[in-house]
Formats: sequence, structure tokens, C-alpha cells
Amino acid sequence: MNKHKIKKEISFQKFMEASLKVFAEKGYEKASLDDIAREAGYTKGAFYIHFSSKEELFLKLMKSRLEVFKQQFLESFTPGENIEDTVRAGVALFVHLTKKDNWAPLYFEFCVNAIRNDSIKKHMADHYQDWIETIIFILKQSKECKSCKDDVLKQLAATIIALLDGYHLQESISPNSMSQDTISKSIVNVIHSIC
Amino acid sequence: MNKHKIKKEISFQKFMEASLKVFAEKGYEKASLDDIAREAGYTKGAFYIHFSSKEELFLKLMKSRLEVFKQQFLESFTPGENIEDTVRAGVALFVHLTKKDNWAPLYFEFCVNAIRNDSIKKHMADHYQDWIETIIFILKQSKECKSCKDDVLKQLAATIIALLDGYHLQESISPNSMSQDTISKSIVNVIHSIC
Amino acid sequence: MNKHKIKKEISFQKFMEASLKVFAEKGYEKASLDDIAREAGYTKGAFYIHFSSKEELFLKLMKSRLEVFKQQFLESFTPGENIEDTVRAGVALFVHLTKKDNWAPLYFEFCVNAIRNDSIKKHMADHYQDWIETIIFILKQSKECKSCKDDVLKQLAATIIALLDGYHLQESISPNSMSQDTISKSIVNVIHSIC
Amino acid sequence: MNKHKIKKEISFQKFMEASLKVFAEKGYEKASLDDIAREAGYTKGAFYIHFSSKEELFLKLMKSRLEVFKQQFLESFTPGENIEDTVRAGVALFVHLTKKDNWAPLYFEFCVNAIRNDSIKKHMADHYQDWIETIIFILKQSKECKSCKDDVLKQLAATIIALLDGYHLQESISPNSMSQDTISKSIVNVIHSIC
DNA sequence: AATGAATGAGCGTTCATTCAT
DNA sequence: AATGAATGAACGCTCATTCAT
Repeated sequence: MNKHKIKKEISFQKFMEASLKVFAEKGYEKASLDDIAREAGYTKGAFYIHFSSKEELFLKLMKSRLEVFKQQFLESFTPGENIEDTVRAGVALFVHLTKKDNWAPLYFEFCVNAIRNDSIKKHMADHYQDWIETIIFILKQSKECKSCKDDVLKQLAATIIALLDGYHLQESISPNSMSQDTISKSIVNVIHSIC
Repeated sequence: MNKHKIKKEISFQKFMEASLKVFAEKGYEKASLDDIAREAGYTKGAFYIHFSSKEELFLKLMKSRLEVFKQQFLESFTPGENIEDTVRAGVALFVHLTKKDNWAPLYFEFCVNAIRNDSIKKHMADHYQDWIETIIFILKQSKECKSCKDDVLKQLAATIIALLDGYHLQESISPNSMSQDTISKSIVNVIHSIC
Repeated sequence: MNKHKIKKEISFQKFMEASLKVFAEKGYEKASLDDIAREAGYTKGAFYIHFSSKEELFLKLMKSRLEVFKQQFLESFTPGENIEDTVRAGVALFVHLTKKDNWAPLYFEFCVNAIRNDSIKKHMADHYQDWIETIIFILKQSKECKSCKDDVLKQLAATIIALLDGYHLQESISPNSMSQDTISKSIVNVIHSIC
Repeated sequence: MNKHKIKKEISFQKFMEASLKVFAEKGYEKASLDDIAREAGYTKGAFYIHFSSKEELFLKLMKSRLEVFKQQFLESFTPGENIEDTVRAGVALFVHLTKKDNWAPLYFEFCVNAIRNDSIKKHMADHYQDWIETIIFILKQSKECKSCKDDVLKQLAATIIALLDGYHLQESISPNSMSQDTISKSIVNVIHSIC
């Protein structure tokens, strides 16, 4: 039992959780290391034991949260009997996860920074690719898409993501413009029309 | 003809144009008033003749650019003979405007700040409302949607916006995942399925 | 009459004088910009109106003080009737200037930083070259050195500088080990022996 | 034989050697204990087992290196048959030692700190006194200085040190301005002229 | 004897804002 | 209307020192 390592892991996690909160509340630039350290229950100096810079923390947090989001989705997702039920379950789960942990401000903070910073952009692009593949995998298990070509499915998956992202954004700024039902129906329709 | 006022209007516009560029390049926080003033061809002190704070500038710029975007859309938009052509024209125009003037980083900068700041959020919400109405107005001119109920059209318009926003975001981070054609077809299908 | 420029020049000079004092007292690294600004009667922020970095200030101060030292020497130096009087006058003047304005700690601070920093080193090397030429010029006016070869005079001048630097250093650490008289005599002797 | 003590002595020496290197490269202030510990092959915490502070290390290093320099000089120095050979041998040895172990930046770092810090100054003054006595001892073995008065020899020794220090400084900043031969000749001449 | 997590004070630098000119 | 010197509060980062392990 290595107490040092355990302690380090605990503080690392506290910093990650604290930064999740502070970045979500204030955005990357306005979140100060003082804020984050205070929230984590440490001093600013301690921060540099665990991270080499603010940017590194942001990147690590981003990787971690995007991964956690995907894991939580995959763990809880259960496809329905038909494509409609499957989509409905997926959308419901997406909406649910989206409301947890201050996800919206953090996610769009990632996006905005990705647009201007190439190394973040690369990461977000990978993340999109991941989701495209995940969605294709799910779609392929339905009778509707079983025999669709891969490039068609790719476009379809990207469209579904666009719808969800756009819904998420709209919901964050002007809640209740769209119902979950509308989103689900639209997705199902797009699937039927393309496949 | 008041020379003072004309001069003032000119420098105001120069600051607006300069800040459009600098905010798009660096984001709100990292854009310094020095950068903006230099870009505008003035000094920092001059800034405060036209704006009372950096935040005010950002808000004014946001209002102005969102308005300009809409005006440019409305001016150039010509509905086609049928809904499909109309949608295709609208999407093409949206994509075109979206690529001008470094629009993506600025637009999503607005969105991200809206999520965290209530007065900005209010503004963006109004902007969404505006677009919803504009889209409803366009849809109503087609035979497909002529007799649709208003609340159905609202959901439809919001869905179209979500698709476009989501496409815009994806395109900014990971270009060429989706074709314009896909987006148009999806919109047409959603229209058909809902109306 | 440009008040802005005058004001700027005054503050610039105050910063230069303040840094002269603070660098001499604390050395380059331990002298903080807060110290220097306080000593100058300004705040830290004002510093960056006049200098782009701490290092730039140090370099400017170094150039300025080395130049001032040389100017003061040249202005006050009057050769004697013979080489002995000339040397005696020169040494007395050197010793006098050396005791003004906290010169020793500043000068050796320059030297130490020169050893480790190439751009400073280049500057100090130029300064040495300057002094060698100045001393050669003075020596050439004496009948003893009138017809000496240039490379011999160069070695002679460098030796004289070594003696003065070495004396200056020793005097700064362990005062009164050597008399001015000794130094003068030694220089005269070296001149006689080489020329 | 105490294993603990031997181990302690070894790590002490490693820290001394490491700090010799790091102080020479970066100077006192910019040398961090992290740098030194890493160079020594330990961690920062271990440092405080052997030294109570950074300043103490610097002082111990200074004492040790000044002593080592003198020991190395005395061990290798062999007087010649006449004063000229003796001086030539001494100068050659001085120049040789001076080029070893990054001596210049360290030595002048000592000097600069001595000028500003009284306890270091005291130490350097003792060091100078030591060298004066050493040089007097050497000079007294020559027929030229055998019967010189002590205070005359003291001035002479101080002058020789000044020349060597000045040469060392000049050589460190602007190499090859003076030849070793010139320095030797000058010293011999000063000896002849004073004694 | 040695590690390494944590502190806390300090530093160089940036920048929105003010105001005399 | 415009300049630009000055402020003052932050901020990211460093580092000598402490202490539980």
C-alpha cells in the first residue's frame, strides 16, 4: 500500500472535479488556478504537482469528460425491439446525460476552444469520429440499416449527431423549444429516408 | 449634416469591424482592447468614447452581427418552385454566409457566453425566436406546410435550426463529415414527415 | 511643447535611476519590478509603458551607465606633462568615478551576467574594446609610446584595464589592500617595460 | 566504520558537485533546488538533510571551492630557478585552474554576492588575505624579494592578484585580449620595480 | 536517509479602465 | 474626438521550505 500514490491520486481527482465545476461556471479563460485550487481544497502551488499547465489540465479534463460521457452512454444504452424504440431510448439517454454535471457549458467550451486551437480541435474531431462509429454500430443492428453502405451510414450518423448537438445547444440557451419526441421522430425519419 | 457625428459614426464602425476580427481570432477573453484599437487604427483611449466597456462592445457586436447575418440571409434568399428547391437554396445560402467573416468562432463564442450569462442568453434566445419565425414564414409559403398548425411548425423550425447549428459546429471542428446534400435531404424529409 | 513626451521622458529617467539603485542593492534577479517601480514612484504597470521587459531595462541601464562612466572619464581626464602624471591622474579619476553611484555592485553585476548571457557578453566585450582604444589613444600622446606598434599597445592597454578591474574588485571586497599609489606605479612600470 | 555516515558523506558530496555545476550554469538565484537535486540524483527533500538552506549550500560550496582552488594551486606549483620562471609557472598554473570546472562564472558569482552580503564578503576577504600570504611566501624565496619589507610585499602581492583577477575577468568576457606572456612579463616587471 | 505532496509568498507580465492633455 | 501615461488588480507560474510517510 503506497500512501503517497493514493494521496496523489485523490488530489488529482479533486483537481479534476474542481476544474469541471469552475470551467463550467466561468469558462476556460476566466477560471483562475486560484479558483480551481480553492475549490479543490488546495493551494495554487499544489496544482503544479499534478499538472504542468492550465492548458494541460483543460485537455485532460476534456479527454476525461468526453470519455466518461461516452462510457455512461454505452453502459446505460439498451436498444429497443425496433429502430423507433432504439432511437427513443438513445435520445432519452442523451438528454439525460446532457443535463448532468453542468455538461452543456463545459461541452460547448470544449467546442469553442477546439475551433481556435488545433490540438484541441484534433481531439474533438477524434471524439466526433468515435461517436460516428458508435452510432453506425448501433444502426447496423437494425433491420433497416443492416445492408446500408458504410459511407451512407456515415452521413446518417453525422446527421444524427448534428441534430443532437443542435438540440443540446438550443436547449441550453432557450429551453423547451423542441420536445424530445420531435427530435426522436426526426431521427427516425431521417433513417428511413436515407436507408 | 453634422461632421462630428459622421466622424464618430465612422470610428464606431471601425471599432465594430476590428472587434469582429479580433474576437473571432482570439475569443472574448483573450482579445485585448489594445488589439482591437490597433486593428481599428485608433488607440485604447478612443475606445471609451464609443463604448463604456469591453462587455458592451461584445454585446453590440453580437446584436449587430446576428442582425447582419439575418439581413444577408433574407436579402439573398429566393424560395424555389417546390419545397425541395427552397430548402436546397436556404441551406446553400446558410453554408455560404457561415463561411464568411470568420463567422463560426464568433457565433459559438456568442453561444458559449450566452450559456453562462443571462443577459446574453436572453439575447440569443430572442435571436432563435426570430429565426423560428422566419423559417415558419418561409415554410408556410409551400403547399406542404400551408395548413400546418403553428405549434407543429414551431417544432419543425426548431428542428431545422438544430440541424443547421449542429452541421455548422461539426463542420467547424471536423470539416467534410457531412455533405450539404445530406443536410438538405434530411430537412426535406423532416418537413414531409411532420407536415 | 509636447507635455506627453516630456512626462514620458521624466518617468523613463525615474525608472532608470530607480533601477540603478535597486539593481545595485539587490542584484538583477532579486530586484523585483515592484521594488523598482516603488523606488521610481510609480506602480508596476507603468513600468511596461517604458520597457518591454525586465531584461530590456537591465540592458538599457547597462548601456547607459557604461556610456556615462566613459563620458565622465573623458570629460574630466587631463593628461599630465609626462606619462607618470598622466597615469596618476587617470587612476585617481578612475578610483573617484568607481566610488560614485554604487558603481561596483552594478558593474560586477553586468560582468557576471555577461559571462552567462551572450547578448550581454557581446555588449561588455564592445565596452572593453572601447576602453582599449581610449587607453591606446591616451598612451600614444606620450613620448614613451608614440612609436609603439599597435598590437603591443593593445596588450598594454588590456593589461592596464586588468589591473584597474582587479583593483576595483579587490577594493570592493577587501578595501585598502592596495594603495592608489601602488596601482599607478605598477602601471607606469608596465608601460616602461613594454614600450 | 559507520555505514550511515559514509552514505551521508557521499550524498553530501554529490550535492556539492551538482551545485557547483548548476550555480555555474545559472547563477545563484536562477539555480533551483530542484535543478540541483536532480543533477545530484536525489529529490528536493533530501537536500534538507544535508543543508539547512540554499544560502548555506552556497556558502559551503564557496568555502570548499576556494579551498580546493588553493590546494590545487599549491600542490602543482613548482617555483623555477629564477623569479621569471617562477612567475611564468604560477601564471600558467593559474590560467589552467581557471579554465577547469566552470570556474569563472562561479568565482565571479562569489564576488558579486560578496559585494552585497557582509558574511560572504568577510569570507572572500579572508580568501584574498590567504592568497596575499601565499604569494608573499613564494616571493620571499626569490633573491629579488628576500629582503623586502612586509608591507611592500603585501602591496606587491595584492597587485599581482589584481592583475590575475582582472585578466581572468577579461578573458571570461572577451577572450584572447591578452596573452599569458604579457601577464607574466607584467608581473615580473612589477616585482622588479617594487623590490 | 530519502521521498514527494503541499504550502505560501513572490514574480514578471497583462489588461480593462481612468484621466490629464 | 483622440491620445497615451498611469493605475491596480489579476493571473499563470516558480520555488525555498516543511513534513508525513
